[in-house]
Amino acid sequence: MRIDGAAGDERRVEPARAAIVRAATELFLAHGFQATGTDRIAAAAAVSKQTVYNQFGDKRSLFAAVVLGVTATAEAYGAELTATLGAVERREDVGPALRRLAHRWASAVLGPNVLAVRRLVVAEAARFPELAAEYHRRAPGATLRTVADGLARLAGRGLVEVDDPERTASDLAFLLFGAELDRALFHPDAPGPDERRIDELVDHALRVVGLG
Amino acid sequence: MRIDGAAGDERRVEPARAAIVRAATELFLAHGFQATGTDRIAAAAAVSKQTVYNQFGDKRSLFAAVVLGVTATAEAYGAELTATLGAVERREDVGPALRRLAHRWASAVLGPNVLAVRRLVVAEAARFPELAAEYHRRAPGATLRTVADGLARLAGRGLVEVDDPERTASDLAFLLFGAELDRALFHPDAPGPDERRIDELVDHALRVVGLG
Amino acid sequence: MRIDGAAGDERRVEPARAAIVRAATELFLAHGFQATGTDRIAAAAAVSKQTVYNQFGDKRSLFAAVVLGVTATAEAYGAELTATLGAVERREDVGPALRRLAHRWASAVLGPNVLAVRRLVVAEAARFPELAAEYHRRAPGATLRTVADGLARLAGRGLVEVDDPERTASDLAFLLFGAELDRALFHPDAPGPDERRIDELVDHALRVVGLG
Amino acid sequence: MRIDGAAGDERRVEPARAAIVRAATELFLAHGFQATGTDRIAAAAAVSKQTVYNQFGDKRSLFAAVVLGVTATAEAYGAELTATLGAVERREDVGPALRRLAHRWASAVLGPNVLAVRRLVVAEAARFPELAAEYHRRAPGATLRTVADGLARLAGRGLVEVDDPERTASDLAFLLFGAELDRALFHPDAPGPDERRIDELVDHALRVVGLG
DNA sequence: AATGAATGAGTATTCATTCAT
DNA sequence: TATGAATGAATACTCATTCAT
Repeated sequence: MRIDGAAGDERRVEPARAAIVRAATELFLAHGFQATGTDRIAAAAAVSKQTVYNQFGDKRSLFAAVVLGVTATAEAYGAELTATLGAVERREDVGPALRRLAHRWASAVLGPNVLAVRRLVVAEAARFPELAAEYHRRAPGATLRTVADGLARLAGRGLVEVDDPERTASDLAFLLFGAELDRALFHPDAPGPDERRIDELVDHALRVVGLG
Repeated sequence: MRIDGAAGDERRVEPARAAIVRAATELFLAHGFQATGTDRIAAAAAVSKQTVYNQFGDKRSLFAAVVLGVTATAEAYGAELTATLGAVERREDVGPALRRLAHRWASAVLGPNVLAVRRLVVAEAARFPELAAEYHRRAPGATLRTVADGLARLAGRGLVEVDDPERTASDLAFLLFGAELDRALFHPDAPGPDERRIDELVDHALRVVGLG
Repeated sequence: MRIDGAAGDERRVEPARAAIVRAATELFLAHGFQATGTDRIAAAAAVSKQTVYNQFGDKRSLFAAVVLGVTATAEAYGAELTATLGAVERREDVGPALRRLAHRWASAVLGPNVLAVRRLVVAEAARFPELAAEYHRRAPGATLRTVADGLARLAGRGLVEVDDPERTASDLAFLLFGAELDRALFHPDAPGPDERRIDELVDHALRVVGLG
Repeated sequence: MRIDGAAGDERRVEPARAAIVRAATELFLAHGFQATGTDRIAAAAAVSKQTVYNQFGDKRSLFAAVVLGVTATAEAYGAELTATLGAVERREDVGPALRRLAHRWASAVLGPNVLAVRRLVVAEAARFPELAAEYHRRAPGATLRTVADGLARLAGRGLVEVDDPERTASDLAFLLFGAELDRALFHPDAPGPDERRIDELVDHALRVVGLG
C-alpha cells in the first residue's frame, strides 16, 4: 500500500511539462499572450527555454495547452453545479435549490479567474479562432447545457414548468450575469460584485424568467 | 497618452490627421493593436511616419483617438435609436415601436463593426484600462441609458408599465443579444444572425421582459 | 561643367545600399553565407541592421544581390577578354592573340576572387538553386559564349580552323583550368598557379585543342 | 576533431557507430553539414544523442568520419575501373577498352552520389580545409593516378602512345566530364547526362586526346 | 549506454520611436 | 512636413554540447 505523497512531493520534482503549463497559465492570464515572452515562462517554471520547446513545439501550442487545460476545470465544475438539483424532492425545495445554483453560477462566472480567461481568449480570438471556438464550446457552452439538462429533469418530474430548457437556461444566464460580465470585460481592474449584489441578481433573474 | 478625443482645432480641415485616424481605425479593427505597425498605418494613410508622431505623439494616443472616434458615431446613433418612441401616441402603437427599437438595437450591436470594436477594446483592456472604461461608458452605456430614458418617458405617459427603467432596459438588452454577443466574441469569423433570427430574438426578449 | 568628384566623395557619403552590398560581399566571400550574421554585415557597412532589412527585405535577398552584383563585373570582363582577337589580321598573329586570351582567361578563373565566389555559390546551391543556375549562366557561361563567338569570327575570316566553336571553347577551357579549378575548390587556402605554370597550361591546352 | 578514419576496432561489429555514420551520411548529403542537426542524426540512427557524442566526440569529427567513409568506396572503385585495361592484348582491343573505361568513369563522376559528395565537401572546404584536401587526394586524385598507371602500362607494352600518362589522364578526365561537372555543381537538382550523351562525350574526349 | 533536461550563446527578424536633411 | 536612416531593445526559435539519472 502506498500513501502516495504526490501532493507533498510536488514542491520537489514537479514534472517539467506541468510546471510549464502552470507558469504559462499564470503569466498569460496576467499579461496576455503577446506580452508574455517565452523566456519569462521558462524562468517562471524553473525550466530551460529548450525544454519548453521540446515539450510544446512552439508558443502557440503552449497557449492552446494552457487554454484547454483551463477548460478541464470548467467542465468538472459544471457537473457539480447542478448536483444540488438532483436532491430536490418537493415543490417547495425547488426555489432554494435554484437560488443556490444561480448564486454559484454567477459567482464563478464573475470571479476573477474566469473573467481573466475570457479576456485572454477573446483578446487572441483573431489569432486563434479555432481555439476560441473550442473554449466557448467546452467552458460556457458545457455549463449552459448542463443547467438546461437540470431544468429539463426537474420539468420532467413535474417540479417546475419550463417549455424550452435551453432557452430558459440561456435567459437565466444573461439576466443573471450578462450585464456584469459585459461590464467586467471592459473593467479589468474593478472588483466583482459582492455577495449581496449577487443575491439580488439571483432573485431578479429567477423572477423574470418565471422560476422565482 | 491623451484621452481627450476631439480637440478644438478640428474645425480646420486637417486631412492628414483624419486620414491617419481612418487608416488606423481600419487596421486596428482588422488586425488588432499590437499586430498593426506604425509603418503600415502611415503607409495606409499616405502620410509619413513622422507626421503620425507629430499628430499623436505615440501609438497609444493614436489608439485612444481611434477608439474614442468610434464612440462618437455610437453616441449619435443612440439618440436616433429611441426617436421612434417619441412618436408613440396610443397604447397599440407601443408594441410595434418597441419591436422596431429592439430590432435596430440588436442589429447594430451584433453587426460586424460593433463586434470588431468590442473585440479590439476588450483585447487591449488590460493595457488601456481607462480607455476601455471610457469606451464602455460612452458606447454601450450611453445607449442603455438612452433606452432607459425612452422607457421612462413612455411609462410617465402611462403607455407602458415599467417599474425600474434602467433594469428593464438592461434585461431587454441581454435577453436580446447577450447570448449572441458572447458567442460572437469567441467566433470572430462567424457571420452574425440573420433578420429572421433577430425577429425571433426580439419577440422573445420583449415577451420575457413583459413588454411584448 | 561638373568635374563630378564621385570617386573622391565615396569616403564620405557612400549610399547605404552600396555599402551594405560591399560589406556583405566581402563577408560572404570570406566566411560563407550561413556563418555571416546580419549583425556583422550591418556593422561592417557602418549601417543599422534595420537599414539592411529596409533595403533588402531579408538575408536571402541580400545574398542574391551580392551574387548577381558579382556577375556584373564578370560579364563586363568577358567582352574585354576577346577584344584582342578582333585586332588579328594575319595568320601569324593568331597564335600570340590566342595565347594572350587563354592566359588572361586562366588567370581570371584561377584568381582568388573568382574562386571564392564559386565556392560560395556552390556551397549554397542547395538552398539557392535558381540563383546558382543564374550565376552559372551569367558568369562562366557568358564568358564561354563570348570566347566561342570570337573563335567563330576568326574561323569565318579564314584565320583559324574550328568546326564547332562552342565545343572548342569548352575543351580549351577545361584543358586550361579544369584540373586547377577542381583542385582549388578543395584547397581554399592554397595559392593559385604562378605565371610560368599558366604559360605552360596555355601552351599545352592550345596544342591539344589544335590551336597551338 | 579526428581525421583518422577507419580505426582498428572496427572488426567488432558496432551497430551503433555504423548506424550513426550511415544516417549522418544520408542527412549530410541531402541537407548539408550545417543544416543537419545532431538531434536528427541521432533520431535517424535510432540512437541517443549521447551515443553520438560518445562515439565521435563532436559533430566535426562525425563529419570527417562520414567524408572519409565515403572515400573508401571511391578508392575501391578506382582499381576496378582500370581492371579492363589489364586484359588488353592486341592493338585493336585498346579502343573498346578505353571507351569502356571512359564511360564508366564519366558515369560514376557524374552520378548523383559523387556529385552530392563533391558539393558537400566543397561547401565545407573553408571550415574543413584539411579534410577537403584529404578527400581530393583520396577520391578523385586516386582515380586519376590509377588511370594514369593503366595508361602507362599500356604504353609500356607498346599498345598505345602516351608521353605523359598523368597529363593525358587529366586531359581525358576534364575533356570528358569537366564541363558537365562544373554545370552540375551549380544545378543541384538537374539530372545528369544520359547514356547517349556520355557515349558522345567519350568519343569526343578520346579523339581530342589522341586515343580515339 | 540511454534518456530527458539544462545550458547558454546565437539566429534572423521586427518594433516603436527619433534624428537629420 | 516629408524622407531615409539610426537606434536599441525585444521577439520566437535553434544549436551543439553536457549533466544527471
